[in-house]
Amino acid sequence: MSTRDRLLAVSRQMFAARGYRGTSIREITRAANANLGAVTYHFGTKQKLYEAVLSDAFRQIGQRIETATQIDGGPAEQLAAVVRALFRFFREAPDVPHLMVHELAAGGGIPAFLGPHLQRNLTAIRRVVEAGIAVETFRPVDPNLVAFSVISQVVWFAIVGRSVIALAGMPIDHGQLADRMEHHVIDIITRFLAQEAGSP
Amino acid sequence: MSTRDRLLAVSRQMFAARGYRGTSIREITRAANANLGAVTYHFGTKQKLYEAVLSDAFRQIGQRIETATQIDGGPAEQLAAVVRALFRFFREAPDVPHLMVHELAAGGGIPAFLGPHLQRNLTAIRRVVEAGIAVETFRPVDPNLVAFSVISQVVWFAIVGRSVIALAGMPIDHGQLADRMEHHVIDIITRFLAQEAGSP
DNA sequence: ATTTATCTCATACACACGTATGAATGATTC
DNA sequence: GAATCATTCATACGTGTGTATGAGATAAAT
Repeated sequence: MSTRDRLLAVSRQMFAARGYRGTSIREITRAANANLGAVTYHFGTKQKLYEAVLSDAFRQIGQRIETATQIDGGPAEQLAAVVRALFRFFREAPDVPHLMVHELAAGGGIPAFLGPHLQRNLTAIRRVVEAGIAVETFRPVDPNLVAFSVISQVVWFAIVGRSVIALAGMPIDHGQLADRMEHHVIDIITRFLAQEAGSP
Repeated sequence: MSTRDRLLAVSRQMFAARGYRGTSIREITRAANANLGAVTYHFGTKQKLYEAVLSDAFRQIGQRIETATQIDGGPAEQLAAVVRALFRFFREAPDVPHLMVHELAAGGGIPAFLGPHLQRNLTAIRRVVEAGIAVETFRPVDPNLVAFSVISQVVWFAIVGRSVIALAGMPIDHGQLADRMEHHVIDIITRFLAQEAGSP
C-alpha cells in the first residue's frame, strides 16, 4: 500500500473520529508510518487531504445508492434496496456517516465540492419514488420528503445507534439493533407510501 | 447582561457553528467584549465552559419535550405535540441541534454528563407511545424505534434543511419547508402507528 | 553508468492555542 | 473612609499547529 493510500485510509479514520480540527497531520503521519512532509508532497495541504477523503466517501455512498435503484423489481423493492444498501455500507464503513455528520454540523452550509455528490444521491432516491407514484404503487407524496426521511433515519442510526442501546437499556447488541432498525425504516416508509386500503 | 452570561451566549453560537476545537477562547472573549482571563475566572477552563453550554441546551430540549407530553389529549395528540415542540424549539434556537450533532459526531460515545439528559428525553417520548399502545390507539410497536424516528428526522431537518432546499432546487423558503416537514413527520409517524383498517 | 524523476526524511519557522498570574479596578460592608 | 471581596485586565509561558524547504534516498530511463 502506497504512502498516499495509507495517508488517505488513516486520515479517514481520524477525521471521522475527531473531526478536521481535532486531527493533526502529525498524528496522521505517525499512524500511517509516513513522514510529515508526505502530506505536503502528496496533497499540498491538510485541507486538500480532507477534501480527498470526503469526496471519496461521498462517491462511495452514491455508488451504493445508484446500484440499489437499478435492481429488478418495482419501486417498493428498489426503495427497500436503497435502505438495505445504506445500512450495509455504513456497517462496513462506519467512518463514512461520521465524516458526513462532522461536515454537515459545521455552519456555512455544504461545501461546494460536495454539492454534486449529495445532489446525485438525492435525485436517485427521488426518481424511485416518482416512478412509484407514476405507476400508482405509491401515494402522490413529495419525493424529496421521502428521501429526507430515509437518509435522516439511516444516518442517525449509524451515528447514535450504539449509544442508544446503552441509554435505552435495550438488551441486544448493535448488529441485532441494526437489523431491526433496517426493517423498521423500510416498514415506516412503506406504510407511508402505501395506497389507502379503500382507494380506487 | 453579566460577563458570565455573555460568555455563555457567545460560546453557544460559536461552538455550534465551528465545534469545540474550531473555536478559540480568544474569539469568544473578543465577541463577548470580555477579557481573556474571564473564562478562567468564571469557568476555570474551556472544557468546563463547553459543558455548561451543552448541559443548558440539552436541559432546554428536555423541558420542551416533557411539556409537550403533558398536554391534554390522547397519545396521538401528545406525540404530534412533541414533534411540533421540537420543530419550534429548533427554529427559535438553531444553535442547539448543531451543538447536539457536533457532540454526537465525535467518536467515543456520549459524554457522561449528557447521558441523563438524553435518557430523559428518550423516556418521555417512549412513555407516550407505550400509553398509546396500552389503550390500543397505536399498534404494538417498539417505542424506542418510534422515538428514534422522531428525533432523527427532526434533528436532521434542523441541520441540513437549508442546504437541501438549494440542492433539491425546491422553490420555497426555509420557513415553508419547516412547516411541510413538520406535517410530514407527524404524518409519517401517525401512519406508522395507526391500527390497520380491518383489525379487531 | 549517468542522468532524471519520484518520493522520503529531518528540521525550521511563524503563529495560535489554553492556561496562569499578579496588578488594577470596582463594589460592598463595617 | 478603610478594609474586604469580587471582578476585570494585560501580559507571559510553554506547547502544538500547518506549512516550507532542501538534502537525501530510491527507482526508471537513457
